Amino acid sequence: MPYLKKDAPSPEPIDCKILTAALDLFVEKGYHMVSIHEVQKKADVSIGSIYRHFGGKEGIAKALYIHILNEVDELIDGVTKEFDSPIEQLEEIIKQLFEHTETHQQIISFIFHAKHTDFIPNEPLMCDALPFIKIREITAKAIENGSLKGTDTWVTTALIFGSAIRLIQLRLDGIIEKPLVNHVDTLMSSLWHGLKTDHTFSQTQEKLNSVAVL
Amino acid sequence: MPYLKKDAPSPEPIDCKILTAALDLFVEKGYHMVSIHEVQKKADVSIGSIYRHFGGKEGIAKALYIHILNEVDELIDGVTKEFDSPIEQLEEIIKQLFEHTETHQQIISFIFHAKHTDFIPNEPLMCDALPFIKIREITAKAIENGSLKGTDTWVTTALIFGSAIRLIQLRLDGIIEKPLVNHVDTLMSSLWHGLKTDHTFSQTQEKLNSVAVL
DNA sequence: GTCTATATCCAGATAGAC
DNA sequence: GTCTATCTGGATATAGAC
Repeated sequence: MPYLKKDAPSPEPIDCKILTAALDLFVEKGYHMVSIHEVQKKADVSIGSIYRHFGGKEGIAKALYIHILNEVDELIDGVTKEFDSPIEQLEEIIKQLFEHTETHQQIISFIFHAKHTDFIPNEPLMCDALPFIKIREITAKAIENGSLKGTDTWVTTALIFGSAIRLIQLRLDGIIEKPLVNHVDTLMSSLWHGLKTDHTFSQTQEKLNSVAVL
Repeated sequence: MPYLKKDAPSPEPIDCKILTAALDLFVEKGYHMVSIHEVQKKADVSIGSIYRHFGGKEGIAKALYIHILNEVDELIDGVTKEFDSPIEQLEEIIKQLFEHTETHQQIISFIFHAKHTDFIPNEPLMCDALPFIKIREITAKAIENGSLKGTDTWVTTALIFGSAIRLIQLRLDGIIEKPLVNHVDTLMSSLWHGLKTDHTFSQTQEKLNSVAVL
């Protein structure tokens, strides 16, 4: 998940400058507290350019939103290619999100700490966007193949990612002081303890050579 | 948790009218998309009155915020009086929040589905408000008396309420179709399965006459 | 395509009568 | 304490030169 394609050959660096500036400002002050002039100033371009490229403030937000969802999508795809079992995939996704919370704060903040419907109406809810559909499909597979309990994919996914996202938010707010990597084991152990089927769970436990639970 | 004190003898019904109208509009359109004139119109009072009582739009939001936090605080107090063990208290708080998601949608939405820092800056984060401090104190007690695993109160509380809040949000968005009461058992069972100490957990299981887990 | 200068609009806030 | 009429600032958006 490169940071706004800065690693890419960037055929159109102007868009990137504007999007980067906007992301910074939106995250810092909130979309509605940022004027288009501020973006213009920070990106060091003219108002005219912004309107030419994005058609206005909402256009910037929309482009940013789509762009960042693409980055997340790439993250998901990377993980699913690297790991085979749905459980491992879910775990790795959370781990990588935790890492990105440290290294790509702005992006994570924009995704998990903003209320998009407040400034991009008429856009489908974020949980209906491609990467999040893919996440639920992974959960569904885990339920199907009998490694996770549960019947409702939405609910099970909410149980897993609700905790993770809340931790991310607390970390972004500076309330959790250490990087979330320090808490990933606690999180995953309680999650799997509560959600894995007994069969799968005891398998994992054996693998870990841990003492039996009961 | 009476709905904006409508049950109370209401010595000053005007404030209530304004706050109720504002709550409706803020939840529906988002704070920044609501003009003070809309509130004025919906509450059927004059601009002057609003400025007299609240000093402006942000004043309304602040008053609403404080008012609603008070309601939540009363909910917490009610629960702690009714139940003795921290575990039961946490469970009951979640149950009541789920019920309120159906019966007091606006209030729950305002608390759990808005980004307050976007419109009430300089206010301490919501998780530092009294009712949420109390919730963490309950968690802390549960850890102390050995019924919950975990060392960090923030993290354990995030694990518990992260999932619950995510479910609430999905319900408010209409994505989860049935009232959350239908999912409360699933939630609590995975949570406690993952977070209760083995000792406490097996005790509960015995009480429930359920078959042994392993 | 990029820029500056300008137009338009409307939200937030105030003044002052009643 | 409540109201209406009014002011003002600033944000979005446009026009038109380069």
